[in-house]
Amino acid sequence: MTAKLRRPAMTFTITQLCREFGATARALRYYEDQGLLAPARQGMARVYSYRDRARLQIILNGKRVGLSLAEIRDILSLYGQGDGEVAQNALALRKFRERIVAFERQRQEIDEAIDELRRASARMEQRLAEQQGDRQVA
Amino acid sequence: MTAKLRRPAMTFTITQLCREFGATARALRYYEDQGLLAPARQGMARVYSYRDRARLQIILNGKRVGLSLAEIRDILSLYGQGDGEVAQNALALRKFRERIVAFERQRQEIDEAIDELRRASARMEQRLAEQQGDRQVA
DNA sequence: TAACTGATTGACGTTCACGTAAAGGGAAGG
DNA sequence: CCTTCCCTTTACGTGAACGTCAATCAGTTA
Repeated sequence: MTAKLRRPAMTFTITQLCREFGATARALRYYEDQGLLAPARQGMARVYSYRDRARLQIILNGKRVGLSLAEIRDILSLYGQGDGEVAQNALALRKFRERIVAFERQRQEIDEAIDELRRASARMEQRLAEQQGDRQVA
Repeated sequence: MTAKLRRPAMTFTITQLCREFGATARALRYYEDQGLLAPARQGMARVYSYRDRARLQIILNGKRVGLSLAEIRDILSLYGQGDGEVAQNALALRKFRERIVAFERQRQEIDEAIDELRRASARMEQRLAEQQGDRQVA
């Protein structure tokens, strides 16, 4: 019966979360505008629960690995809705794999660009050497 | 004395260059706005020389390896100004090397993100397996 | 009561490389 | 003369994720 006190029913203000996660208030409000967060209100002020805090954690993790806010929203929309956990995990897994594929392609492109830059640099050095030679001769 | 005819003094219209390089007219005009090109005019119409064509080639190559239009403009501003060739090549070499460093860092970040996604995916699979197990049991 | 602190909303600004109308000029051909 | 075609300019729109005011409100402190 006292199980509801197992966790302190603590809440967070926007600046607390910002400091904790190194984000800005503008960002959190933007996530809310985009439907990724929906904190309670006390009058006008936002009141973030542990649940909101967990969602924010997911958002920031998602961003770090290159997910767009829209993708993160899709995942979060399944967060903690009865048996939605399975669906959420499955969706997250799909998104992760898509991201891996996209990243690998991007990496491939970068590698090609680097190769090309290396070749171009080598040519440049060659020409510079020749041009310097011309100067000496001239 | 006929040396000036060594190359046919041919010129190009904007759509010719677009077709040849697979660009759009809007893009070429934008490069001009940004000071990367300055074709001659015949009345209102732009007339591109071989020189302009060569510049365009440099622009597109630069873009392909990740240079910004501003950086390309810097390089082009030294293009064929008396002994500017040396300076141009030296500048291009610097830009190339900067780009290589930036790309390598970007590649590093991508690798880290991929690693993290792989670990997260593994955890997800694990949990999904457990959740499926729960279902069987229940 | 006034100032200060922390929060809110709304709305425009930013970056980059163009895309996309809208409205028109000018020459060639029928 | 009219159409067709190529070309022009001006100017606003796009996308992502916020930054940056500006004006306002609510509660606490001096």
